Amino acid sequence: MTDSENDSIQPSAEIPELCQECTARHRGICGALRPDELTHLNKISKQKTFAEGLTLMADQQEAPFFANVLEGVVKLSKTLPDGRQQIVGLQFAPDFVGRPFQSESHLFVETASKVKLCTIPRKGFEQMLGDIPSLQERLFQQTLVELDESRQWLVALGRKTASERVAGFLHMIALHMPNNKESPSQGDKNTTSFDLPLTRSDMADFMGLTIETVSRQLSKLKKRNIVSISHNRRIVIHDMELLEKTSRE
Amino acid sequence: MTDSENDSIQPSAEIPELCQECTARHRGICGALRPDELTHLNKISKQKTFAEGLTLMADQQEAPFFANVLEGVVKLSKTLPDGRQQIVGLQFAPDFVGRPFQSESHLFVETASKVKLCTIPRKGFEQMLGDIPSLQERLFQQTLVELDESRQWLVALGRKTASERVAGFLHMIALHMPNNKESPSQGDKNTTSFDLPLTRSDMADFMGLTIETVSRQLSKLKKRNIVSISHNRRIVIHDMELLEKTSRE
DNA sequence: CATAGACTTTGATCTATATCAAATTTTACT
DNA sequence: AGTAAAATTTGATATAGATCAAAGTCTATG
Repeated sequence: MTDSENDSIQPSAEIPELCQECTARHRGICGALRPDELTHLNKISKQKTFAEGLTLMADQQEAPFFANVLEGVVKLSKTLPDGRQQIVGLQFAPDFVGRPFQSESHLFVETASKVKLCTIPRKGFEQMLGDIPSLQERLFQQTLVELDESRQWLVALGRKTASERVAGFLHMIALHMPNNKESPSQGDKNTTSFDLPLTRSDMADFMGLTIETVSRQLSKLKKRNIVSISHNRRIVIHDMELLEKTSRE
Repeated sequence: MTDSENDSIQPSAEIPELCQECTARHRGICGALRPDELTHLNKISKQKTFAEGLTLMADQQEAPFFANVLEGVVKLSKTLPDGRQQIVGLQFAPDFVGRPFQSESHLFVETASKVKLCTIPRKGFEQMLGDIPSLQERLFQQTLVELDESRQWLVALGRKTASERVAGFLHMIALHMPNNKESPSQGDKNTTSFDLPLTRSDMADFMGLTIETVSRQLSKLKKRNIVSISHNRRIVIHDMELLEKTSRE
């Protein structure tokens, strides 16, 4: 075998065209499928693009589809009767959206940014889930990771200060966004830049803070020269290590 | 079929004796097993009792076993470098303890009270998980419920007041503890009583508060005649509805 | 059953973050 | 480009819950 260095070098005629370059192809649930299974999934699924600020599934409503996130950020949130809101999860490519074994969503699923999804009709997917153990195992594993992440964030909300939460949030986003790592030559220190996919209001709802507190903490990070921000959304992190350290205490 | 009214009326000679009356037999993962599979699980598993305050699995350590909780409460917690602690989950019978597909635990698993477990060696269980799709599906479903619960608690930590958290905590515990529902005749209003399985310190670590704040909130609930407390641990809830309402806002 | 040590409650104060209120920047629309 | 609306930042003040400090309870042990 001489192809071990790169398995994407061979064009797989068996694999649907759309899937060839897909974010979910290897790291997402599709990575658990054989070519014929992938072909079937591809037949019943459909790529769709959604604008920012749309509701994909509403609390207490029948969720119409499952999906893979291909681009952008999806937010999962809960609302209290008096209007207080908490974002309980953020999903990036190639995460899976939707809850198997339960048709009613108990949260709001909304687009935090412009989002591209590969949507899969409920029925067809549940069928596949029952037929293909490796698919179920993959989804199970992704759910375990989501549980880990949720618990990690529980620590932030229960025990971390605003400063730690904001630093941790930026660090987490930096790891998930299309990677603009600057070349180490031009200043090293682990510089990274990206566009924030969330408004200050969403950030506050994720971190259990107010927008004013989020803003003040961002200003502090700017003063400490850890980040630069332009046009509200454009972030340059000058020192990922320091940022990460700030998120730890 | 005339046995639909009660399926526990027939003594199943095929089912291990220990499992006959087990809490995990139907609602826990064992409910997903055929008699022969249950017999096998029974052969490799072992009931053990643990005192309060013991560490079952430590952060970064290889977890030696999986287990079903049969009695008592297990707490899952995370600790920050400076000692701040957050309990990220509580497990009651018949919950499953342990994380498949990952040998190192990334949290502390400790007994919050005296606990009885049905422990299952790592290797043997992973084998079964691979062989029995219905077992994996059951565990997947339980994981989804844990994720729902974790997200629910995220809302409490991010957006609820101390008063709401404490009321919600008591309500949740009431639903999980061996049920001493008082007869409606003797005063109605949904009276319930139970022994708190956690110290004030654990309660604080679960709710993201200090012990003083927990104590003050309990005192307020006493003054409002919603609960009575004796000997620190013995709780009588006089009005479950009001308690639940207090937890919502 | 008396006493020490561990919990828990209560009180006094402090502080991080919320709230209320402008000012400023950014975006979008004519 | 010029302006209105929206989003964000900054400032002043209020407050829920933390922290520090006793004073009570409870439990366990001799």
